[in-house]
Amino acid sequence: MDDPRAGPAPAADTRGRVLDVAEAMAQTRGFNGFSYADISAEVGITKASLHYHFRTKADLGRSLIARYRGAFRAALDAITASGGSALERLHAYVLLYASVVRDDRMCLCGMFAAEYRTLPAAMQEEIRGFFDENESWLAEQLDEGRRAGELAFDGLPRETAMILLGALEGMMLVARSYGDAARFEASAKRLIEDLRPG
Amino acid sequence: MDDPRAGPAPAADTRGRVLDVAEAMAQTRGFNGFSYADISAEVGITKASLHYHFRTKADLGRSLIARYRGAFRAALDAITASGGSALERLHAYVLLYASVVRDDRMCLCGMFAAEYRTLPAAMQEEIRGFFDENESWLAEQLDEGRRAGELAFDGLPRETAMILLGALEGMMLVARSYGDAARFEASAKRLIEDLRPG
DNA sequence: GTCTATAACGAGATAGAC
DNA sequence: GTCTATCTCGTTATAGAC
Repeated sequence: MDDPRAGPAPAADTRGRVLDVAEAMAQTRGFNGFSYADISAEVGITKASLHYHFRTKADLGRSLIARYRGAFRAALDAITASGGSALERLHAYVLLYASVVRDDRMCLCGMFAAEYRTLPAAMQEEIRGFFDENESWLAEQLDEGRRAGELAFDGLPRETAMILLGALEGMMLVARSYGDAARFEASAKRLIEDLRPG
Repeated sequence: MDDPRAGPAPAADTRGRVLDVAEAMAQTRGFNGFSYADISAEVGITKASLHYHFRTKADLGRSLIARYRGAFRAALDAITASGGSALERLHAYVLLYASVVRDDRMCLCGMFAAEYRTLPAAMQEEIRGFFDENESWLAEQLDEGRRAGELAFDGLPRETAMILLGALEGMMLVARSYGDAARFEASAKRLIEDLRPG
């Protein structure tokens, strides 16, 4: 039985458990907001052992984004394959974000985007890649939906995709300050519904 | 001749210069992304002297937000007093954000919202206050605009205000990863134009 | 693969002279 | 107000034993 959420199942191996713990901390406190000591305490191995699995913190950071992108890609593929309408697919996309907010987290790459200037180049590249992929996927759904007469919006699909991605990231960011997941869900739902024709 | 931008004029006194430098660093690298040593190097006084002006970094953080809120409030008042239409006022509001992105910065409070969980309670309160104020102002403009038949949207003004604020913060966040101010400006302009009836 | 021990550095903060 | 000097602690990272 597969876990229905977007994220990976809790890992049994040490490396995986480290990534799980680091990911939670990164999404909550940012990349500069946690240390090897923090992970060490939670996972139950020493700081030195962590360096065996991830030689530097930058390595850990890259692995974090790579895994996150992979999980997100899988989730997008699952939505695309589900056979729903474009509107339904967009709502499913929003649910991905909603589950993150409900977990009291921020999107990993949205969080890293704030710290962008302090991060190693390799991480910066991965972050842009995440945004690119999301925009492309969104643009595709928007394009199909408009052709089918199911959605209405002006201009290029990519332009509206950029607005949607930015809006979802920002609404997460602000909602988290209020610890209010319902606030995010209501706003996000309306954001998508506003794409209906008429 | 007043500076036409939203921010304060470059300060002549030491305390003001420290705030200027710290603000730029906070908006670029985040509150956890700069140190007293960084400010010291740029302002040209020692770390110890900085502690004379701001006893702790948390103090500096609170002063930073307080000043930012004050400047923003003044900018909003200026827009409200300018006598433009609701649509024009919303476009003027977007220009406030655009000038920040052009400076290669993130909204101070948007940045702090990402680091929210790592910040002292006094700063957290100020951040929520900033968002509240912005939403209230936006809701007011939206309400007036709709009553005048100049704007069209469903539901309560406050709901759309929340979406607008979140969208602008998030679009800044993402655009900054691309170092692309034009991208932000185009998306933000469309966001407002989509509020036109029809 | 995990440990102990430690290096090397930067952080925020304070004491006290000028 | 600003300085020098110093403290204490937390940070990433390494060496080498088990």
